[in-house]
Amino acid sequence: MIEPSDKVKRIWKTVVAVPKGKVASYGQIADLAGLPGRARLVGKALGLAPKEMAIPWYRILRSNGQLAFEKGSENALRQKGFLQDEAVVVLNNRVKLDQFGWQPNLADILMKLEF
DNA sequence: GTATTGACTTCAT
DNA sequence: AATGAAGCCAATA
Repeated sequence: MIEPSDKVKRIWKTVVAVPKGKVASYGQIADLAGLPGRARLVGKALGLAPKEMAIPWYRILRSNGQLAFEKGSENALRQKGFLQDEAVVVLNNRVKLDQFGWQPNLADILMKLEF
């Protein structure tokens, strides 16, 4: 049976755990997913994620707060729209991590990731 | 088996 | 701030 690797599934689960109105970086997701150093794999996993799965891929961005896509690209605009729907301010293809960066606490992790 | 790629990150210019 | 190189490691070719 062909299915995504466990790592990819872990990534998805972690991404889903990102609260609405917040954003996280690829490296952060990888770290929380138990895959430190696999930031790039996170991006790949999100690309593989089917639309049917409610995966908020748009809440994931680069470590510096910039969208992972080039400004003006279709995906970047789409991501921007989704984020704005969640009250996240996106300016010049960037989000202020100081304001919207997700800082997971122990409770969040225990509740949504571990178990 | 090796080589290249990638929705990344960090350090150095 | 912008650009480049090196590091990183699973997935692809």
